[in-house]
Amino acid sequence: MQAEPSTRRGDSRRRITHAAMDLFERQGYAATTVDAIAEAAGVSRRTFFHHFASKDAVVFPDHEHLVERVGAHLRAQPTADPIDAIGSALRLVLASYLADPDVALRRYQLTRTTPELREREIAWVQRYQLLFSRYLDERWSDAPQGDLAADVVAAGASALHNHVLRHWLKGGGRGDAMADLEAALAWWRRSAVAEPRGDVPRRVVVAVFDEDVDPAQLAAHVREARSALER
Amino acid sequence: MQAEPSTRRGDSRRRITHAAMDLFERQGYAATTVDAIAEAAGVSRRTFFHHFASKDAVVFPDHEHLVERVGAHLRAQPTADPIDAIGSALRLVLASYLADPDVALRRYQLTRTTPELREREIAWVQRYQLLFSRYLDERWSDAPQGDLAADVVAAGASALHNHVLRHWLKGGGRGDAMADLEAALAWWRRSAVAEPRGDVPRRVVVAVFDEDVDPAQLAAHVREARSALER
DNA sequence: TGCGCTATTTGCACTCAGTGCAGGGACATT
DNA sequence: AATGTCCCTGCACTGAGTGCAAATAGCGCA
Repeated sequence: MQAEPSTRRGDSRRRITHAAMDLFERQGYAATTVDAIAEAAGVSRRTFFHHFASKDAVVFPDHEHLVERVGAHLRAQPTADPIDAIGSALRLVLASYLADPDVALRRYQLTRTTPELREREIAWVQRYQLLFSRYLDERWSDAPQGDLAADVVAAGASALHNHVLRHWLKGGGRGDAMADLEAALAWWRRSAVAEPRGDVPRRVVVAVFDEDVDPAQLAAHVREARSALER
Repeated sequence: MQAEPSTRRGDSRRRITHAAMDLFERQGYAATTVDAIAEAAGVSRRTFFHHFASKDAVVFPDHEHLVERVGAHLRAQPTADPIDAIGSALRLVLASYLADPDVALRRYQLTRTTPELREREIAWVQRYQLLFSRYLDERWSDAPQGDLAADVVAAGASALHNHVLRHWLKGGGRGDAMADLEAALAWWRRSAVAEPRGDVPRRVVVAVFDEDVDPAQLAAHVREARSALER
């Protein structure tokens, strides 16, 4: 029973994902059986399981690929500033969502209402987080508490990305998510980021000047001292 | 077929968890059927599903309870310093693991080797993180970027706890995990914590004193200024 | 001791996800 | 036309999870 003989070559996978999303949205995830998906896609039940390992895998068809891309992206930056590298990885992930807003939004509606899918998505998030954590751990391997910092910062990065993404999804895909990400990253760098600093506390700077110091000169000194502090 | 009539009242649940863990460890999770667990526990298959919603739920029998306790713990601290409140919540969670090292270690071995259980555990972690996030969001509701900070800090807190716990578990339950947690929290406060500060940058303090100021008095001034800065 | 009341337990029948195996058909290459 | 290679299919099977109705055990109470 195939409506369209068409190119029955290779597009099974796409047909399955489309049919599945349609049925999930119309009837709900739990109420949709794999048999129903297969029939709607004009494909045998067994073929479904050739393309997807499980019923819920059909909702996240390209996450595996994206995880690999992110991993490669990080591996390509062995010397960059670690936080910058993470930031650019987050841009990569967000961009891949923004590239297909429809899919992202439909998937969001689905995961939002189906606990089972929600869990699956969280598992994916964990995969990204693990990439970040391992990357940072390697970069900070000689810093005191570097392994702890790697975990904490990686988790923060994931949360930051998901916060921006969720905000965008809640807004129905309107708004500039990438700009929001930039703002969030800027905030993060300023106040939330934890490069492992061991036991060095926040510094209090005491500067002593002549009482009648030239204000411009004073400013120059402060500027210089600050740039020295930054490194 | 019951070996021991004993008190067949109410201890079914305990018997099931014990039998399940035994079988999981001996044969592996996937190779153990619910029927086998039920039989080993001297209980019908249907009874298993009366006590546990799914096969994997038997591995995390008391997480639901702990989540509730943590939630109540946070709700009881509506005015404390938010980071302190989170810290004490983490202590609560860790303590509950440390209270039964055997169970914790066996579960760790299991989740470490069974992806399915791993996913389930991650879902639980997410539950705690959500509690933290909601708590912080409420506490920082009027701060700029407070919602973002809540998510990022909550994720960091979770990661911090899991880092300490995992370290302890990897060490076979030896070592003082609670002391490690304190150390990690101390580090966190110093270098990783992000109370939402909006656009306020790191402060550089310029203090001016008479050239011949009494060092003790200078120190007193610095102390005073610092404590003013802290709030 | 016997009588209900309630909560736990059980049996049965059923749906559906997921797997292993063996084969069938389309397509390209030679 | 023969051949090899994918992709797809049918079939039979295991095992998780559910709904329903009945059985049973403990317990308070007369």
